[in-house]
Amino acid sequence: MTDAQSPDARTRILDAAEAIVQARGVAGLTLEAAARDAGVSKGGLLYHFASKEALLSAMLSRLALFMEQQHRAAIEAQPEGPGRVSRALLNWGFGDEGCTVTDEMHDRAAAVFLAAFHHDRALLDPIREVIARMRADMATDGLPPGHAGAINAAGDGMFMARLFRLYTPSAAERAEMRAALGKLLETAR
Amino acid sequence: MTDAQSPDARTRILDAAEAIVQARGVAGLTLEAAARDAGVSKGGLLYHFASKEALLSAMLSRLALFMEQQHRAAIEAQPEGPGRVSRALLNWGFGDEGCTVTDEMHDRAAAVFLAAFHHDRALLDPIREVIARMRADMATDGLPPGHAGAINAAGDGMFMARLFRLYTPSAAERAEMRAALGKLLETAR
DNA sequence: GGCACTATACCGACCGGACGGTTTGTCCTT
DNA sequence: AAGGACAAACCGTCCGGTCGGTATAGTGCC
Repeated sequence: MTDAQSPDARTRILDAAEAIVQARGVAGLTLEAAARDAGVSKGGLLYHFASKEALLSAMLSRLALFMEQQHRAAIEAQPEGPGRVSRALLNWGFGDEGCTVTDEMHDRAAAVFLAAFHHDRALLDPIREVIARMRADMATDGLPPGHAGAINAAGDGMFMARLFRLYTPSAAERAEMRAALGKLLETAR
Repeated sequence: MTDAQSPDARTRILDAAEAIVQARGVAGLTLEAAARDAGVSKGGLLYHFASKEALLSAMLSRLALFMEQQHRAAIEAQPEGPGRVSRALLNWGFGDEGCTVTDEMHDRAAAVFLAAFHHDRALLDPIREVIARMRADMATDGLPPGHAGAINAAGDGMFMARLFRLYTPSAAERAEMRAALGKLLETAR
């Protein structure tokens, strides 16, 4: 019978590594620390992930999958018609209504993201593919070109501001920005 | 008399460190490497910067100063009146006309930025102060609230996309985004 | 059922290299 | 001769990765 610490070791290691990277930053993520927090020895970790790079790569793949799911869900939450993707992006970036992505999830994602980039820029490739698909969606959104891109860029900017804690807009400010960008959606007529 | 390698050692070290961080990433920035590239021994480097943190801190201060100057210049390049700051931000983020910030400078800044953040999040404080001042400007721009913020966020998003090489919009796409955001400026009437 | 053998999952001591920082020495200028 | 501006050897630590070992669970065979 399997003991109480529920998920399989692989998942536990991935979770622990994410938590570490979020709490203590990239430099805090050592194989030993991740192994310990996952309730596994360093050897055990290296059995599942042959190298640190393999671990980071797996973390990234998981993140990419999650991002894509979120993106799809955000689109499907919007009514069909022109601007559907743009509206989803607006919610994604300035999210409140019907957007399930919490700040904590953003932070987690950001941390994984940074850790991977720090180790090897190429590790971001899975994310880049997801983004490429998202941008392909944007191109066929039915709004004048550039509208979806601008909204997307603004969302990215908010993400970066939080990632690096550059500034922390109040809820009111976020709503104002959202409203301003919302005007771009009406152009669809 | 000073020899041919012109600027003083401090500046040379700072320049070398920036170049390394840009070319080989955060992990490539070691004291030895920076010293070597600056034409100085490791001991020499540590004579000027007592620790790696001191080096990074100096790099960040220089960057913050530069950013602030660029920002001021971008504003002063715009005619007075409502939306002046927003127009400057639009140029800053999607720059072409009259904007002296090249991609190479962006990359350099981004690299320094990342390196500092990696070592210690608090090292970004000088930048955060500059940003706070920029945001104070934005608040008094005379446009409806949120407009400048949205434009600023979009510029940040472009910066991040380039920083992590998430995607590379064509010049045409950039122009489209710029045009879309430009519509927000007209609201000032 | 009992035995040999193998695969899976994991442990933990150890190694080697890298890197930040220290110390001591040395030259050149004033 | 004194001190500023370095140089160079050295130290201690930390960390990724290796490696030999172990416990457990099958699996084929008699």
